[in-house]
Amino acid sequence: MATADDKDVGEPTTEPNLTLGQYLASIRKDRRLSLRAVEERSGKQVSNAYLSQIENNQIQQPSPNILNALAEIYEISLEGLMEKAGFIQKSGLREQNERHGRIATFAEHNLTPEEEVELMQYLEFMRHRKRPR
Amino acid sequence: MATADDKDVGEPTTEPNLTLGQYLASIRKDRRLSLRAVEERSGKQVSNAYLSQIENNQIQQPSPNILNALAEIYEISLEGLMEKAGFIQKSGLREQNERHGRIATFAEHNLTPEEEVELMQYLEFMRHRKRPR
DNA sequence: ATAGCGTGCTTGGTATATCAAGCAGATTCT
DNA sequence: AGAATCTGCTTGATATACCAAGCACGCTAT
Repeated sequence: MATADDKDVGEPTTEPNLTLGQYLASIRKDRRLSLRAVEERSGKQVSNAYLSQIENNQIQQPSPNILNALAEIYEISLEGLMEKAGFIQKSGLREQNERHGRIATFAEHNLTPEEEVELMQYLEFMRHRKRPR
Repeated sequence: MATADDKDVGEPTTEPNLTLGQYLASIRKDRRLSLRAVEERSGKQVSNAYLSQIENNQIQQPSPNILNALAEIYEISLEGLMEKAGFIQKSGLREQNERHGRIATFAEHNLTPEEEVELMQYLEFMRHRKRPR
């Protein structure tokens, strides 16, 4: 069914593919970490309650401290998070895209935001189904 | 003394032992701007009242938004301010690395080849199903 | 079944960033 | 002399980041 979105922040930044919350949630699931596991790893710097709020877009701008902790735990770039959090408004620059994991990203597929979200959900479903070790 | 010789006031890397507030105040005075002038130039993004508090160290961590505004007005580096404000400048990637994360960064999701194939198929299915125009 | 644990989530409360409005002193008019 | 306009500063009020504690729903496994 076409469930568009049940909770939309409606924050008119530009055209973000994923919201900060969606992005963070998707990565946490990819890393197979629970909210409390992240809280743990952050040394209590990020509470599970707060992380939940962030992922559900109930927090507009988590502080760089928080973002930094998450970036380290997930091993992703802080700059990207800052950008998604709306801190730095960068001028449009070309993307170089030098991926390390050389698996073909979906970058060439020109995903619409909706498609991206849907794919993400499907990935989650997929992995849940398969009962990884 | 009329004019303290105009040395090179243009933002060294890191002045030794100035607090964020002292540092900001010294630079503002160097630029000969009043609190309200800064407020003005920032487009009201930074109120004179708030700037005063910052300069008197009554604010512990002004948000990056504020710091960014000030950095632009004073023409100093944002990173330096962030550092002085106590935001961690982790030993990460060097600066100057341009942004990536344009489209759905599935690159961060550690897809196995099988997962990638399956996702790809699902994407195709998705688009086949909807196919807008 | 029921006890236990792990999951995400909600919520009341606290701390703090941020500003509008005002205040007193110093200049500079007129 | 005031009047007008600066200056930096204080403060009460509001918004919101952030968390401790708890809740409800799964799961296994007795």
